[in-house]
Parts: sequence; C-alpha cells; structure tokens
Amino acid sequence: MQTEEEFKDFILNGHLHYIPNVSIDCAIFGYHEQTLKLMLIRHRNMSSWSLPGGHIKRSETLVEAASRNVRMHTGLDNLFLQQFKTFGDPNRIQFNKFDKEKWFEITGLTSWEGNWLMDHTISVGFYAVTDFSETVLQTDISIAECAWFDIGSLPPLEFDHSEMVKEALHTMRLHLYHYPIGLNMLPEKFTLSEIHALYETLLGKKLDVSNFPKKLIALGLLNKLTEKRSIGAHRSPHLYSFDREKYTLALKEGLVLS
Amino acid sequence: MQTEEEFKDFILNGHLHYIPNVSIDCAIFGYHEQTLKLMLIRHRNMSSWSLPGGHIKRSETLVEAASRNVRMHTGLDNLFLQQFKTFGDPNRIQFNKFDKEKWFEITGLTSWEGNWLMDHTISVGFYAVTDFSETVLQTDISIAECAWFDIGSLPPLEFDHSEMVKEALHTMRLHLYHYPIGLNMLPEKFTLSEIHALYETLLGKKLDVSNFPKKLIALGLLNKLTEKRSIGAHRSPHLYSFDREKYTLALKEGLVLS
DNA sequence: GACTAATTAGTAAAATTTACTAAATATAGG
DNA sequence: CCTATATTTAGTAAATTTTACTAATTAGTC
Repeated sequence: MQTEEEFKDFILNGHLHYIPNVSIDCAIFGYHEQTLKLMLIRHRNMSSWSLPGGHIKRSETLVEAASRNVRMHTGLDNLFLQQFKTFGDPNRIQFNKFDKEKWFEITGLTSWEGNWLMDHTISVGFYAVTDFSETVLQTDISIAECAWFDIGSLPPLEFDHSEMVKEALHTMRLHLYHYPIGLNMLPEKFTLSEIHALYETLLGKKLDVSNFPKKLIALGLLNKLTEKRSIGAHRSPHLYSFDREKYTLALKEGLVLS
Repeated sequence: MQTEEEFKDFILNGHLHYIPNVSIDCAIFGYHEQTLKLMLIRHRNMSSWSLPGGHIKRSETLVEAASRNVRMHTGLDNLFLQQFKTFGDPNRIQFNKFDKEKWFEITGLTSWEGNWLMDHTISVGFYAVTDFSETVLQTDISIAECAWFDIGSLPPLEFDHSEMVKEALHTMRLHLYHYPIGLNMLPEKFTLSEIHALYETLLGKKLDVSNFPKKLIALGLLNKLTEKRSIGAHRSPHLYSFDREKYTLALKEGLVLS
C-alpha cells in the first residue's frame, strides 16, 4: 500500500479482500547490545505509538497474515512467530477519539458510520523474536514512523497495546524455558557468553556465568565450531551454531530449561 | 434462544447484537470415574458433533462470551476458563456442505449470500475444566443433542474442532504443571488418592503412588481436614480441601509441579 | 483375631542443581 | 619477553531435589 489511492480504496472497499471485525497485532522483539527492544509504529493519523498490525486477507491463515505484517515492517522473512493471546474487550478501541477531519480528508466521507473498519474489532496477538541487526525498518502510506524502543522505556501506546506487550513478554519468557526461541535473536554463529547475556536480558535476571552455559550445552542443540572469536586481550571463546534439526524437533517437542 | 421465532431472528438480524466474523468455541473437560470426558453438542441441522460455541455479544468480553456459553450448556457458573488458541484458516468452515433446504425451511430465504453468519469466521478457543458430577446438560432451539464423550473415543467432529480439541488438551496438560487447575475437577473435599487418580487421568501417565501426593502437599495449597472418608475394608484416608487464598495466588503467580 | 488392601510416613540411593575453585588463554603493557 | 589482567571454561564438592523402595498404620472382611 504505497499510494494515496490504494489507501483510500483499502478504507472504502477493503472488506472485499480482508475479513472485517478481526485484526492481528505483532509484538516484534529484537535484541541489541544487551537490551531488549520492541518495534513500534505510529500511524499517520495518530499521535501515539502502536504495535504493528493489520487485517487478515480472506485467503490467508492467521500466521500468514502476521508473517506478511512482520515482513512489511522489518523486511525479514521466516522469523519465529507465535500466537500469544486474542483481545476482544468491547471498549479496546475508542472510535470517538479518531480525527473526523483527517477521515474526511482521506475518504471524502463526512461520517464513518457503516464503514467496515469502524466496528468492534477482535485482535489476535502474535509475538516475534528476531535478530535486531538484520532488520531494515520500513513504512507504507498509512504509517508515519517506525522505530525500535527499549522495552524498559516504552512510550504510551494506543488502544490496549500496553496490555498486549505485557502479555507478549510474559508468554515469550514462559516459552523461553520450553522452546529454543532465544536462538532466533542471535546471528548464525555466537559464543556462549553472547547467548548467556541474551538470556539474562530476556528473562531480566542474572544467570550463573559458569553453570548456565553448561545447561545450554546439555540441551544438545548447539554445535561447537572449531572457529573462535577474537575478543581482544582475553582468551578467545569458541563459536557455536545451533543444530537446525534438533532445533526444529525441540520447537515441536518442547524442552526444559531451568 | 428457545423459540423458532428467536432463532430465525438471530440468523437474520444477529449482527446487530453480535460481532460478525468472530466466534468462540469451548472445550469443556469433565472428569468422572477415572476417565476424562469432553462435552459435545450436535446442531440440529448437522449430522456430526461439535464443540459448543457461539458468537460474542457486542457488549461483552471474550471470556464473558465463553462463560455465557458454558453456562448455557452446563448450567455451571464461575468455572475455570482459559483461552488457548485462535483459529482462522480460510477453509476451516466449508459453507458449501450446509443444507440449503433446512436453511430455506428456517429462514424462508433461498440463498445465504450476504447473511452475516455465512462468512469467514475466526474462532477463539477456550477450554474449561469442571466437576463432571455437578453439570446438568442443557440444550436450546439450535441444538439437537448435548452429551459427554470419553476423550479417548471421540466421534468425528465438524469444522476444525478435532484440531481444537488436540490443542486444548495440549494446553490444559501444560497448564496442569504450572497452575492448580486440577482442583476445579474435584468436589470440595477429596482424598489424596482421588487427586492422584485425577492427575494420572489428565496427564495420561502413571504417577508414583507415594511421592506424587507428597509433591502436591509440598505445593502448600491443600488443607488437611480432620474428617476422613470411609472406603470400605481399608484404612480411611484423610480428606483435603484446597486453600482458596493460596489457590488464587498460585493461579496468578504460577507454580512448578514435576 | 488373622488377613487384606489401601494410606502414608520414612529413608536411602540417585540425580540434578548450585556454588565455588582454578586452569587455560589471548593480549596489553612494562 | 614476561607478567598482569580479564575472560572462558573445565572440574568438583556441597546442597538440594527426585526417585525408588520399605514398612508402619488402619478399617474393614472373613
């Protein structure tokens, strides 16, 4: 959706291609220099930030819609995506707060009564975890800004998106103990210290410097590479990669990390 | 919805009071004589069984809709209800399989083109666990039958409801290790053997006869009563009840059972 | 009153987790 | 070139938890 014309057509006739009354919202987590980041967007007719989201095409599944959405904003494909909760409180969206003048400016309509977008909308929340450094933030006609924020200092969010972030974070942390999702936030090759620091950041707590890496190795998902990383005036740590096959199996079967 | 007239009005004008394109479905689990049961209904115009479900009123939250639905079918209020997943595959409902003649009979319409019910519908899945013996199954005008089935021998289900049951069961079993939901399936007072048998049934595996009850006690949620239960020619086991306050806290904070 | 079968307390062995020590090592700086 | 330093990482002992097993208790029944 890049032109004004396309945007107007989406607003007026989108219900022909998209399912009304339902949307998806994505909490995209990224990790960078020992901080957990969240990607937020600002719609061009709104003053506060929101989670990126959108409607579901009539031909696609929920996860395909979320995937398309994430790809649109990050340029990334195939990243780890997981449904965490669906939100449907009757007053999660306050339509009376919307700007009537902007609406007229875009659509030429004096009222949004009967418009498919202006109705009670249930939203399916997904969270994604990704390697921050590989993302290339992108916008389209409906989005004014797109940026990463530290999870610890998020701005006020539109709708019930603060609640969504809380739930997404909670689910992600729970999953961290049961699925090897942390590996999605690291580059192909990484050291034990790097994955240790990642888990400390994601879980928001200290993990033993010696024992935690041993536990990770004991899970059997890591391949020790012969390569090492040079980190200056210190012993060079080994590089590791993860075993794709065992990773996929662990995603399906689950695992236990303490 | 008890009269034919109300049913017809719901079909024709329900979108005024209910949100279109979204529904909820409930997997209601009950426990009885060491088997796990699932409540199923059969719609009067369908040959196979389904999970009970329905649309969401414009004034209610998702969990309120699920709660209303469960109450309608079981007569029970305030039972443990938990969202587990939302389903939205584009072909989860095959409208072309519906019976055109029955449709005409009820509505007087020769086509369902444009009817609010006959559109792509996303469904939010909830599961509930309840004390089987307290339920009183109920139907309304749209439902032909309502019955309990052994989880091990379910009939073929409509739509994607088999998938839903699988997911509900999976989530319920995961929650069993993290929240004290099992207590919802027992009467007010119960013996350690009874709760032991319950967990074996729910998890589908053997649990040590001596150690497992000790673990449950160690969680600190149980109150040992002075009363005992008479079980015939054997030592009378103590009765236990659960501590409401600690139970509520454990639901919120989570716990770890192995 | 002995027998039976279930409850439940107790305990030893096994396994796991945690806490701590120290060896290995890469580079900087003298 | 040698030592100091910071980090990785192997090793191990202590603490804790889990598991496996034994046996005491007890309410009927025969």
